[in-house]
Amino acid sequence: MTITPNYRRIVDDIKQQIADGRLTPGDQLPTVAALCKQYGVSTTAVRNAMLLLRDQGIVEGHQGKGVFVKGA
Amino acid sequence: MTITPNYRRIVDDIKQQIADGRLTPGDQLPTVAALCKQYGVSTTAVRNAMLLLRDQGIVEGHQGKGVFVKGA
DNA sequence: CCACATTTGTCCGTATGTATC
DNA sequence: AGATACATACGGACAAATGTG
Repeated sequence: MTITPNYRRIVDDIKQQIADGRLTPGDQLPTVAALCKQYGVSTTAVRNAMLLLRDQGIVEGHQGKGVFVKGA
Repeated sequence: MTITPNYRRIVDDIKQQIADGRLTPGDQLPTVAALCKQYGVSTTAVRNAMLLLRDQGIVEGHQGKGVFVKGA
């Protein structure tokens, strides 16, 4: 069971980008469609990742605008 | 944001059942299919609820067995 | 104010893999 | 070998909010 699901890989990757400073509070993430292509996965995987990241208070999504890194 | 999505209603409801003592650590939750009928929603809503509850460490899912309330 | 495109949020159905019984 | 049940994944649909013209 050492396999890592796609949605968790995305979650971890975005968390890492924030930890590395490649993403800072207020930054906008790529659109869902862009992330699908970037990671080569379906909308569901990206959606699940966003669901967890939002639930953990790491990002904030706004309809019609995008997903943004939540400020501290 | 006065509306509450189905998956969050399920999350809150199960949390409430735990808080009320109607569900105690080790208890098995109804199957996904049963929860779908119980709440009148699709598998996706139930599965999203399980995704969040697992991520929050409230429940534990085991393939072939079921979903169980995690011990404190 | 209205129409339109963009983007996220939610939801539905289904298929496949894997673990348990 | 088969049934049960969760985990992951794919695809598509509609609503709501935003921005632009």
